Amino acid sequence: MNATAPSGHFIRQIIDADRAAGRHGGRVITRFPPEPNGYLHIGHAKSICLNFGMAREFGGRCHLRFDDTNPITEEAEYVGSIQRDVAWLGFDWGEHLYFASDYFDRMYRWAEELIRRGKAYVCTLTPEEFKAYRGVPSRPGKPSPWRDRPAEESLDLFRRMQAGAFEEGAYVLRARIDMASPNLHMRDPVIYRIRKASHHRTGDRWNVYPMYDYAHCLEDSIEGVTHSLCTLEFEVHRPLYDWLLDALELFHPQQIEFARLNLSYTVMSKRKLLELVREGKVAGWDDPRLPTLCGLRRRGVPPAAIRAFCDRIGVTKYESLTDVALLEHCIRDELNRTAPRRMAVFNPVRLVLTNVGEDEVLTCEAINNPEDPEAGSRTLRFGRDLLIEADDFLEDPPSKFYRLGPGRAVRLRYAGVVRCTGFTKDEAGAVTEIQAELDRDGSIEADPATPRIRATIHWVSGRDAVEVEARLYDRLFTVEDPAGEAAETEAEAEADTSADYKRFLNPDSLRRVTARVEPSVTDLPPGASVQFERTGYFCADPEDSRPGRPVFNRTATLRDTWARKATQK
RNA sequence: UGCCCGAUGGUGUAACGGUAGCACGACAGGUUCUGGCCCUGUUAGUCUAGGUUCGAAUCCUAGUCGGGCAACCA
Repeated sequence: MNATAPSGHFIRQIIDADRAAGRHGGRVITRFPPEPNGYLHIGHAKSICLNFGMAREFGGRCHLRFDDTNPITEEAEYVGSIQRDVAWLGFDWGEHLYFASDYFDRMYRWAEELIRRGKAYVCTLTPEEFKAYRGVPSRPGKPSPWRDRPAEESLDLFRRMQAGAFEEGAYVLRARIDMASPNLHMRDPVIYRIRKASHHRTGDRWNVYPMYDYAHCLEDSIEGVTHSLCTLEFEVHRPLYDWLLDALELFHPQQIEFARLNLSYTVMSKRKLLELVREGKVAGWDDPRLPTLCGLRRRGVPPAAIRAFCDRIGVTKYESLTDVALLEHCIRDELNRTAPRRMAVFNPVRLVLTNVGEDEVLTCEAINNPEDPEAGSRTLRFGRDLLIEADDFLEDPPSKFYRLGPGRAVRLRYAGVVRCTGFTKDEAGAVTEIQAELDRDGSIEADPATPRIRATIHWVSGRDAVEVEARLYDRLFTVEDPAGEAAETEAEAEADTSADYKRFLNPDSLRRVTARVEPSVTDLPPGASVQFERTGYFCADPEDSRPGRPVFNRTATLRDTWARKATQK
């Protein structure tokens, strides 16, 4: 191990090497360049963490830049939501908030310069002809008859395109590169097209708009971006990125591609997410079952958990499918440290402490978070009538079941030991009430006749418990790779055109239940996380909670080795 | 079909020509007033075939498999 030994993922290594070589004076400037035409999801979080992370790590900066070059799909509404999500994730772009549309004037002038240099021309081919001339990957394309149009003529046409003299589609501006290139993107790609739509920022000022390939490298260059990180599908665009910057002799950032994130049991494509929302398969973009950042936020996933997750998945050029269990682990890990504990009973059965008086009020101290001494404790009231989880009592328990059963003893969390003395059932055979004695002086626990106490169960006071709504969320799909599986089933080459992934929607992805909670739970503000002991992490829904009446979203269950064992056989 | 990219336990990743390691998961045990957390252990991997080398996950060649590219989207 020496100081120059490579370490970390390949992008960090590249940046390290660049700095060591003194490129850009050791400066690191990155950017996160979303198109404002949809909501951010956890796949974007990977990119955000990478870009902002590299900048922070190397003492540079990261820009937030809206890539708003297509007025017909982009809306101002998304600009706000994207900023909110990036900030929520914990990143700060400072003053460096940019819009591609702010560079339209410069881009336009560079386009004219390209024409003057004989490196671009206005083409009059129809879209159909354009396709035919471009050819297929295995065979070279044919030059457009307009390829050698004099610069003066192209210049004039281009200016009239912008002046609004032509209909959409009548003309395009193309870079003059190589119609025989095996890379289709180099076969005289379109760099400007006519669009008579109103832009969310520039209004009706422009009639021509730059294409991604033309615009993006210029945006990066203008901002002095040193490392332009993007996903793998842009790999074939890189030669064009480089060509344009060289043709205009501009500052030349380096484009580096990495694999996008795929997560099991969900879908990540903008199109599919939109479809689920539009068709009402979920309640909206912020449905807690969605991998959108607003969905995860509403579900109660802490931003720190997402950052930890993004740290652990790594950065490579290999297209993988990350197990959602890793995300869940990061969520539990964070919430275990930070979420206060409370008790809630979801499927109640009455527990009567026969040796406690009708009006007697007992109290006990409950620790708010065993992982965080600072969190302190609270006082719990209880009496003769309690509610416990129906699952915690078995009429005829197997030996490995440590909870309550006839004659058995368990510990009530913080309240003491109880021994079951009897139970009653209804006509249907369901247990309706359990009788037990509270070990008020330690004699029951000391009694050699009492079976060893191995379990602690949670409870709420029958008299004090408050009913709240809880939403139990589970994975949205029943299969690991709904998109892939659907495509395979349909024998579809075009996975993205398949609607069949909806076949794998989990019908039980949301269950609404009523929970009985200890009174202090109603004080939790919207958005607050809590662990209901032995059950899971929940979050007071930011939208539907009312003062004193929180609604809880289940963020994640607790690991439950008993449940796993029980279902195993 | 042409070009480009990739391939390490079930999953995600590390190694940069010199002992294949970490995390998640699964399994077993310990601990515990949460069958949580924590701790210990087990499981299991270099796509194939050649080549270079004292030595290859790593370099080379070929193949296999997977992905990308043929919007006036980004």
